[in-house]
This record gives sequence, structure tokens and C-alpha cells, in this order.
Amino acid sequence: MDSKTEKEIVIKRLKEKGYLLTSQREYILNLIIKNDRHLTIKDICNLVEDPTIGQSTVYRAIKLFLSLDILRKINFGENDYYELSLENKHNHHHLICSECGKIIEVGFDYLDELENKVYEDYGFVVKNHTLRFCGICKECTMKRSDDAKT
Amino acid sequence: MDSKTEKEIVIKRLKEKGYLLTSQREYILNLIIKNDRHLTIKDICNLVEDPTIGQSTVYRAIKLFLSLDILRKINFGENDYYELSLENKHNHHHLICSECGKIIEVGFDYLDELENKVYEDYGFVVKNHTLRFCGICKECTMKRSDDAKT
DNA sequence: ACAACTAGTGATAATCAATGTCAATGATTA
DNA sequence: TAATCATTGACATTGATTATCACTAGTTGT
Repeated sequence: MDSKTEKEIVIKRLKEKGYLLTSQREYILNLIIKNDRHLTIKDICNLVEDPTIGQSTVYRAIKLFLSLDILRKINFGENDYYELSLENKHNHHHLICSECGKIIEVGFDYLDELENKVYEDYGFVVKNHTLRFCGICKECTMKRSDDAKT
Repeated sequence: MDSKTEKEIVIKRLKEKGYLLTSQREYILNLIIKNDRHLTIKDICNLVEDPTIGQSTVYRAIKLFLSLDILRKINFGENDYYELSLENKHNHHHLICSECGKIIEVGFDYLDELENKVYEDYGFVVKNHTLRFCGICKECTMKRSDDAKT
């Protein structure tokens, strides 16, 4: 999915609810698309180098994008991160490296069985889920073993 | 595990690091043990009815308990909740009802297979995980079908 | 018992992210 | 073009958390 298509989706979602794609919203959106990773609000504010865009506008745009499901908020430890919510990745998981802080997205899901069990045992109907694994990523494991050699 | 034992564990953890179990810390701890569920900071502050305990002390005690792994912080949606971290429930999951907001703890784990797959596919060594399911709890499902009948 | 020392506390002030206000701006429609 | 309405930027405000600092309580050494 290229960024042109992404922008079209965004415009569609805005228009559907009567919102406009203003130059400020477009600017902020481009930032997020270009830096396609998990960003904090601070990251986004820092990336907005255009001094004519006020911070209220940044906050408002993020809030709007959240409400339109253009962005999605995820909480890792102390921070809230925002990621694009345009693709169908509701059921991906996250690996968080406690060494370097990197966040890796996992492509598979495999929680159906568990969700069935939750329904059988608790009568709880699952609509959505969040799964994150904390640990050490491949690179940091390798770096560790390299360091041990020297 | 009764609350006497819980308090003993807490005292041990405090003493180990040179902290004291002051009357304020004991008061706050008792509150949390007595209300054994997921509490927000606000909840805790409201539960502290003793006007001689300042809010700084509440914040400090919670921070201290977190650092000593007496409490654990969990983020659900907009709120941070605190729960006792004394038992071995690192691998329990949470069900969050989007209707009534109730948080249910799930006793089983069943993520070993997934963790193995994460290691095989990504070389990521899992140390810990968080899994939460959002959906509708049994009671709310029943209430819904009752409402539909009338 | 006494002085010296230290951790802990409460009141208050300070900070910082986030939100509200409001007049000005820009786009859209009639 | 005039009217309308969403959006914006600057600024004020809020609210949660943290920092400061003098004071207290408890501990240690003599």
C-alpha cells in the first residue's frame, strides 16, 4: 500500500464525516506516513518544524485522526505511541526489546483458540485484543554475545 | 495467601532496600490489599480518608511500591491501574468489558507456543508478555438479551 | 538521657502536557 | 459577492504529577 492510496483513504474518511483535509492536517499526516513507525506525541510535535502550525492544531489533528480510526494509540510502559490504522492490522502483535526499545510488529495472530477458551470459561465475547511481548531482540542478543567474546 | 503474609512480604522488600514501613505506607498498603482490584491513582487518593496523609505521600508511596515490585502498573485505554504484584501472576491475562468497564483476570496462560514461534521467526527472546481482550462480559451479554425481550 | 543524624512527611510551589477560549482565517455554498 | 461554518493560532486555563524545603519522628552513637 503506497502513500498515495493511504492519503486517499484518509481523505475519504474525513469527507465521510464532514471534515476537511486542511494543509495542516495534510502536513501532519504526511509526517506520520513518512515516519512509518510508532511515534509519541512529542515525536510528532518535534517533527512538525513548520512554525506556523500551532500545537493546538497538532493535538486536535491527532485526536481527530484517532476518532476516525486513521491513527491508533498504543501504550507501552510509560509512553503512548501512535501508529497508522489504515491497513487491516488489528490483529498484529508487538515485540518490545527492553535493551534497545525497538518495537517489532508480528504478522501472525493465532489467538482464536484462546478467545474460544475465554468464551467457554468466562462467557466473555472477545471483540478485540492486544498482545505484546517484552524481551530481547535478535540484534541485541547478537550484540550481547559479541560483547561477551571481547 | 492472606493479608498477613502479604504484609510480611512487603516489609521484607522494604527492609531489604533500607526503607521503613511507616504508618502512612502501611495505611496506604492496607487500603490496596483490602480493595484487591485494579485501582487508579485517583481511587487510591479517594480511599485515603485520613486527612493527615498528604497527597505527596500517596504518590511517593505508590512510586516506591512500584520500584520494589510491590505494585504493578497496567494501562487500560485512558487509565493507568495499579494492582498488587506479590503473587506469581505475571502470566495472567485481562478481559475488559467495553460495556461496564469491569476487568476480569484470566487464570490460564497458553502462550508458550506463540512465544516459541516468535523466537523461531524473529529471534526474539520473550521475557514477559501482556495480553488483554476487549469485549462484552457475561453479565452484560445477559442484560442485553433481557432488554431485548421487554 | 542526650545530641547528631537520617529517612520520611506535609504544605506549598512549580512544572508540564493537554484542553478550552475566542477572535481571525479560509474554504464552501447560495 | 455575501453569508456561513469549520478550522486555526495565540493565549489562558486546567489538572495531574513532581520538586522544594522546613519540620517531624525514629534511629544511632556516646
